[in-house]
Amino acid sequence: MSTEQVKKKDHNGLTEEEFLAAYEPGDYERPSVATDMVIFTVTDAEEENYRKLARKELRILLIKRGAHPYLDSWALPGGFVRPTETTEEAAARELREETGVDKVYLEQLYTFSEPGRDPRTWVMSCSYMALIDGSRVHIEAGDDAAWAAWFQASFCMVEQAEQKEVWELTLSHEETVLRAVLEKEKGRFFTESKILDSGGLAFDHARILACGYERLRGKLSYTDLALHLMPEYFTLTQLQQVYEVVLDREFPAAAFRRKAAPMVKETESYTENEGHRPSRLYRKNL
Amino acid sequence: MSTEQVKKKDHNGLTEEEFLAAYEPGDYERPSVATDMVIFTVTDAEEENYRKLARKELRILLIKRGAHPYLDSWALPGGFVRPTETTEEAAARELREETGVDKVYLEQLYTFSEPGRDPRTWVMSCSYMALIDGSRVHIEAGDDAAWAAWFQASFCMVEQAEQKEVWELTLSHEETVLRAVLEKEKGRFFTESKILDSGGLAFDHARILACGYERLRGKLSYTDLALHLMPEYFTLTQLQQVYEVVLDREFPAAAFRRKAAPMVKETESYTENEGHRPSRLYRKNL
DNA sequence: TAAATAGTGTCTCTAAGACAATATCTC
DNA sequence: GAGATATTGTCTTAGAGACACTATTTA
Repeated sequence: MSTEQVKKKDHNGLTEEEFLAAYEPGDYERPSVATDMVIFTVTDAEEENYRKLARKELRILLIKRGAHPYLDSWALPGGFVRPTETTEEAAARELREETGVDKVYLEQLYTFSEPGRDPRTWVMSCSYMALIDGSRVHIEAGDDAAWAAWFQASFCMVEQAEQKEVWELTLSHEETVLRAVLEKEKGRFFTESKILDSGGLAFDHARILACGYERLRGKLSYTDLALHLMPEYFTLTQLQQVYEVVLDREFPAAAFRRKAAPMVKETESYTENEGHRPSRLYRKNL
Repeated sequence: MSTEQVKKKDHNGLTEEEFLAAYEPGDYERPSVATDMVIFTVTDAEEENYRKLARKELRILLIKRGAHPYLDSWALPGGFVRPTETTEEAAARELREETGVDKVYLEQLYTFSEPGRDPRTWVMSCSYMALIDGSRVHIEAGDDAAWAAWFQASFCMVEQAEQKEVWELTLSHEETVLRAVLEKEKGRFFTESKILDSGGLAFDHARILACGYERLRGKLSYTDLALHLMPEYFTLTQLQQVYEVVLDREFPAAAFRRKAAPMVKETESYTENEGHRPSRLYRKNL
């Protein structure tokens, strides 16, 4: 505000300075605001069939709740936002606390505000998507997280009618399999989806997950986003595998390489001892 | 939550039901949450040069503030969210109050949460973009809006360095011209931009406007979004003009028609008395 | 008939997908 | 050499832009 503004007087004859000095927050209700995070990473599947390439798996971090509500359910990592930080800073802080990693790609997804989405009280969730490269994945025990685990994720349409689609989100970790089902109006987004079956996920986290998945898939095709899932050095085939596991479809190698060329920098290093022809290593060209 | 969940006891020996019955909202601070809206419409420029086609103008609704802070500055329409509604419902309600229109395209943009963005107290803004077709534009006097006006908008890059861009947002209505300047890191989004000059806009509304403009432009090319700016019946040239005024560039008519074909339905009506060959009217094919 | 826009046909160019051919490592 | 992946070249096809040509109305 300019100094000229500060001198102006309102209908009570107050300048802006006077108004602010006298300002009392009203007694209308305020929501709690939390951040919830969909943290994606891509890891190699175990499989060690001498000479075959490792398959890739898309994984999402979930936390087993140690308190009511949704005691013992799996939930997205998150926490409440403090008055001295932005929602993004809160997300970065939680991410650091929960995974120990820092300086990762973080993008705001959507703010969920359905009254009643938290049975305790009025809580909005400003959700974020984080992308971590598999080599940095180390879980640290969080404060109110009894357990944390990287669930392998898949997300696909299982039914398609005239004006609606039904999607299934499957998350699995060892013996645990969570299967959520969402209904989405045709042409709209998962931000407006309806949870048909939460699959055991806490709160409306199935929607948030779907929203993150949709954003990641949507942006992968026309941005550099996939690079944030890659380690420092990687082969073009590995990059292609990341695209394939996220988008759940295959790409012709020749065309993929042409498209990927501008987003990477060639190095003079090659993979070694792979049981087949070595592959050139590339770096991100961000 | 399943019945099985409800029976589980936490470390205090409480079931979920007991926990919720005893729940007391903590005394940590909560933010106020407002919605602010970037309402776009496209109108004809006055100009009545017998037989020439009307130029199109992109317009955004601004409200002149009648109270501190930012008394007499122009601001986006908006208001506080109530505990019984979603942020989207709040936006729809404000939109109805401010413009009298209902059932318009509404899309959440971004939640701005910079501490200090509102000098009064801790206020987050969950921003929305609304698209209204020009034929529905009628302004009703809002409650705390001294004035409301549709400002003609333009938004363009004025400087481009290695890692940053400077953009200028110009809003004009009759004698009033607001010129905001924003700095954007290369490859990032206007959600993270820095306001170099607010141009007289209240709060961080220049950022919100930039964010809305960016979203509209981004989505226009690969979605049906433009249709929400069109009246019931329109010509393909009018649709093309909407694309051109939003994206600030021209399209070759032949290619545009090929691309637009799948999103419209042909009718048997034509324009009349235009001083040149009549044009077929189309309807939205949503 | 002049002014102006409406609408279409076609050529070129680019980028994506298909597909085949060749290269190069380890066991 | 067999098995496996790496990498490139080229053909085809779809879509965007360029551009020219025709159509149709009103003052």
